[in-house]
Amino acid sequence: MKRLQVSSSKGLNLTSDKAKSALKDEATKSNTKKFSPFLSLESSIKDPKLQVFKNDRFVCIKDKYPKAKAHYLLIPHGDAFPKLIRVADLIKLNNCVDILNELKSLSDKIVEENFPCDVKSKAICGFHSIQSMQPLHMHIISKDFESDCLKNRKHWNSFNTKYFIRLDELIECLKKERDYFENDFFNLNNENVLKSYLDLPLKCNICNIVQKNMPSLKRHLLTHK
DNA sequence: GTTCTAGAAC
DNA sequence: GTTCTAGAAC
Repeated sequence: MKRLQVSSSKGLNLTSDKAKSALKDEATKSNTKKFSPFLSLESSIKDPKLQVFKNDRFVCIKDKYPKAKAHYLLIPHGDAFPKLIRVADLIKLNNCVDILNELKSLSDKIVEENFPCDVKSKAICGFHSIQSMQPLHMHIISKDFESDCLKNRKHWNSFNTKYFIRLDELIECLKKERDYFENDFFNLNNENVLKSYLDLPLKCNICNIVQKNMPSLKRHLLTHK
């Protein structure tokens, strides 16, 4: 047995770069298993300075790095839900449309009670199609995108391309599609497509004119005030 | 998710 | 020389 193992590892050493890269891939996989690729929102959720609403099913917090004048996160929370990380986790639940409708009515309340008057009518709600942080959270953000925390192309495109899955569109889609994953309307199963949205040109969300870089986009946005 | 910074772009 | 981006580290 021992001799067999020795000879097999010797075999690997002698083989091509392919084998080495396969080994490397295995190492990467096991690291991914050990360390969650998602950062945690838990400390923000518990932070009383950030929390604006809580009941037994949902919690709402101010985004720690707001990308607009108003920016909140609404999070399914508590024993009523299994562990939700990705949008796909939510879609797989039998009662997902009910949950999304709950998010919708709660978000109206959050906007009414927390958004400054000048942006109350300019709220958009939705999910990033690839999460960086867990648990699953829905963004409630004002369309002005006037914020020092909005710094780069990925920030902008994560809210202003198909990378951002609008709550209303998701609800409509799920009502129509008997099995969402047959058609995968939002490309949730195609990470490469989703990531490519983040590199798109910087198109103004009001007039669609493309700006060459972030500083010029930010200056341009102010002209729509 | 953010911060930092090398080097590309201007 | 300055501005801006993008990738590594966290």
